[in-house]
Amino acid sequence: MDTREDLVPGDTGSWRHYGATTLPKALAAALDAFAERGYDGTSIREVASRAGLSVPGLYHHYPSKQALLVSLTTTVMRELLERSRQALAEAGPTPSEQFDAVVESLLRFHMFRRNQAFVASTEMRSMEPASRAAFVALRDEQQRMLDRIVEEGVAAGEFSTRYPEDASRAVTTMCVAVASWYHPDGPLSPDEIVTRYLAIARCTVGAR
Amino acid sequence: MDTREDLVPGDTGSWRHYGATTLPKALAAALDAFAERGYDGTSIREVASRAGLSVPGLYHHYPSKQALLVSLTTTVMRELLERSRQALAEAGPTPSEQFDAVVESLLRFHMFRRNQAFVASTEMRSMEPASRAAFVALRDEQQRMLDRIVEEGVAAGEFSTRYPEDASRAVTTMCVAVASWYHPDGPLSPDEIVTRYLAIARCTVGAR
Amino acid sequence: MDTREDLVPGDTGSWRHYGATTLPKALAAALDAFAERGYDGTSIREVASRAGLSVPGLYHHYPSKQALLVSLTTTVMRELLERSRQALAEAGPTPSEQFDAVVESLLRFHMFRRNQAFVASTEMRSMEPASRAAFVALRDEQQRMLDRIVEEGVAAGEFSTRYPEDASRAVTTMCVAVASWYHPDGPLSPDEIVTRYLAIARCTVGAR
Amino acid sequence: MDTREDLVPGDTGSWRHYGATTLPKALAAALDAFAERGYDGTSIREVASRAGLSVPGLYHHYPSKQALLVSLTTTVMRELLERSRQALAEAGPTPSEQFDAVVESLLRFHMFRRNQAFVASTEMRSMEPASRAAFVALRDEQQRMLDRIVEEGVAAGEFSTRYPEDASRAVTTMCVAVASWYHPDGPLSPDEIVTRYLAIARCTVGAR
DNA sequence: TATGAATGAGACTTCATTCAT
DNA sequence: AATGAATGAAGTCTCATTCAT
Repeated sequence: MDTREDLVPGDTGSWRHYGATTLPKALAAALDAFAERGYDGTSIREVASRAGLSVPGLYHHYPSKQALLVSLTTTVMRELLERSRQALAEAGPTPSEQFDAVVESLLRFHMFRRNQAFVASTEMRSMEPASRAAFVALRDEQQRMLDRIVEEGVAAGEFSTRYPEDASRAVTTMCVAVASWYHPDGPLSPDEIVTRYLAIARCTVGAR
Repeated sequence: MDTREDLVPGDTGSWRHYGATTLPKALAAALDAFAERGYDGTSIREVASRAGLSVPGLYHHYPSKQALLVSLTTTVMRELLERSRQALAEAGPTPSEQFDAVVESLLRFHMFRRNQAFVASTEMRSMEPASRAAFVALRDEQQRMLDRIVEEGVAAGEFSTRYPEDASRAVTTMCVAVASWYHPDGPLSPDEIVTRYLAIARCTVGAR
Repeated sequence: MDTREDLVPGDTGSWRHYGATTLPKALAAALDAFAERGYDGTSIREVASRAGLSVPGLYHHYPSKQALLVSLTTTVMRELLERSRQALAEAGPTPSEQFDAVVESLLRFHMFRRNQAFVASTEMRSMEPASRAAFVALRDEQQRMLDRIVEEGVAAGEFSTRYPEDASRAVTTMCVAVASWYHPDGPLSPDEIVTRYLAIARCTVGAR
Repeated sequence: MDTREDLVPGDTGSWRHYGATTLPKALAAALDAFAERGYDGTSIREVASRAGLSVPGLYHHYPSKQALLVSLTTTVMRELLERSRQALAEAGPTPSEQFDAVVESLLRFHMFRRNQAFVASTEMRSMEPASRAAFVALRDEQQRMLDRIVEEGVAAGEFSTRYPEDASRAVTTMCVAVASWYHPDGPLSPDEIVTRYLAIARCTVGAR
């Protein structure tokens, strides 16, 4: 059920590293389908067929369509948070360094986990209340992590924005949006995208 | 088919003014439903019921569910473009002034037409190829309008961003995202949001 | 409501003459549609549209879809019977002469009223019981007219068939079937078809 | 897909033998319903109910209403052709013997497969183009088989008709029509009907 | 573990028909 | 005499889900 390589706490920089996702084939099939056609636009038969399973075969692994969505989306915010925390933990003490670390983490995640991230944010409304609440809570926590850094950066005179909370949200927004257009075969490498967006994000909060 | 008050070309500032939307009730019902539950998640019964019509009554006015979506989404980008063009036309000659005008236009539009804008961007994948292509073309044109301004701003030394195209997209992204959280009853007035996001957007491109 | 030129009793040979059908446009539209797609396969909208009427406009003239069918089919057998009777009345006294007259009448009718004849026989099952019964009664009467002639021909030694009733039905069948393939633009003229089928029909009952 | 007992090539006279049809119950239900009310007049619910299935249960076996029709009609002409070919193969060398064989085959088929034959010819217009074309091709082949025999019979001086092609079609027509009135509980046994119609058909082509 | 068969509910859409205007 | 608008019922088909095997 756990879909990612474990992040070893002591392993410096491991938050930057993304192996090939190793989702169980049923989840991988659901992910692709949901990303392409949306939750409501995807039938359980479509998922089963993409997974090379019969419909009851699929139900043997997951009790419902909703369970597939939940399985796909609950992990994803947890992983993002964990990676961001690790990035933060390894960053230097200044808000600028911390800002860079968390933004880079956001960016990489939305490139390497773009489908999961995209489906999770798109299909929030299709989640049952409990799962949605859990998801929202994690997402807010992630947002607050960046908010706090921006706030501290302003307090420390490192960032000059007059609207720290809005700027922080704007930064998150632009990082999240990467998931909706980034493609591994595109013209820009992940590293290049990180370079550019980091520069832009710093401007957004008025760094330096 | 035209759902908004006409923008009078000579009427200075009319791009800033948004009257109450006067969508036909069937379209209004579809819009609300699509915004809440998505295109695939909305049944034609739901739309009819919200519109106070029987199902065949709804079909009397619109020949298909897809037609409702198309009706809703084709107008919306056209209106945004028209307003942005008007804002640009009325703006002063400097890239900074033009940037402010177009960004403000984007912001206001995504607040006052938030549902239409939201549905259009969310349900692109549910549109039939022809409608989707038309929509994408208009959206790209809108994006290029801002791209050009940012580029000129950089050339003129008014903007300092090293990545004009990416910064321009980031600005659009943050403006568009307003549609997904803004609510008239929220704590911030549209004017206040314009003030804040304009400041942030200027920073993003490294204005002044 | 009466759809054919009147057959003047004293007008010799008028049973052979078919003017252009002068059905009211609604009936003409229904006839074409029923012939092409069948009664159940035709919608009232299709009929109205072919007739150049609005749907309520059509209902103003005919109270129901069934009424269109009834209007189309009740007249048709009546006309056939009338023409056959006239042909018979004008024929000479021998069974052979009478057989020829009635068969020719059947043939011409199924060429010049082919759509009506086709729809009437095809859509019997779509008629309400009363209309169907009336139609069947007339059809049986038409059949018995030929049966009697064949029987008399056999009694008179003019026909040699051992199965007069079956042969009579076979002759009717082949004449009726003409409606399903004859076309005015086809290679054979009505007169030529009459010549050929009359010869064949005579053989079928073993004439001479 | 094959719905009849196999015709064993070497089994003399097997073209005369018709066991009880063993259509899958869904097809049998569709056949009865189509025969009674026509394709367009039959709802899928009606078929399912006659078959003792729920509607989705029916769709589990056949993907569409059209598929039911196609399944019913494609086999039928193939079987007729096969039986006619076998009858022809077993017949003596003279056109008269061959004529008798093929006509008897036509007659028996339209008695023992009367519903299939009836539906196939009645619902040609309801078939999708591809299936219709296939059906027409087979039907034409069957017709040409008889045409050739009649032609040869005329050439050999065994038949005296002056219009071989038309007479051949007339014979086919009367045989096909048997399907629309024959009923196992009727007064005439199949053998008796064969006797009578064979005599009549011979007359029609002017045999001997 | 996997599957063919099944189903109640509901999807979109069209039907014949009516009625106020 | 004609029409725009409306509707209850029914059309074909697909949904997520279950169960015997």
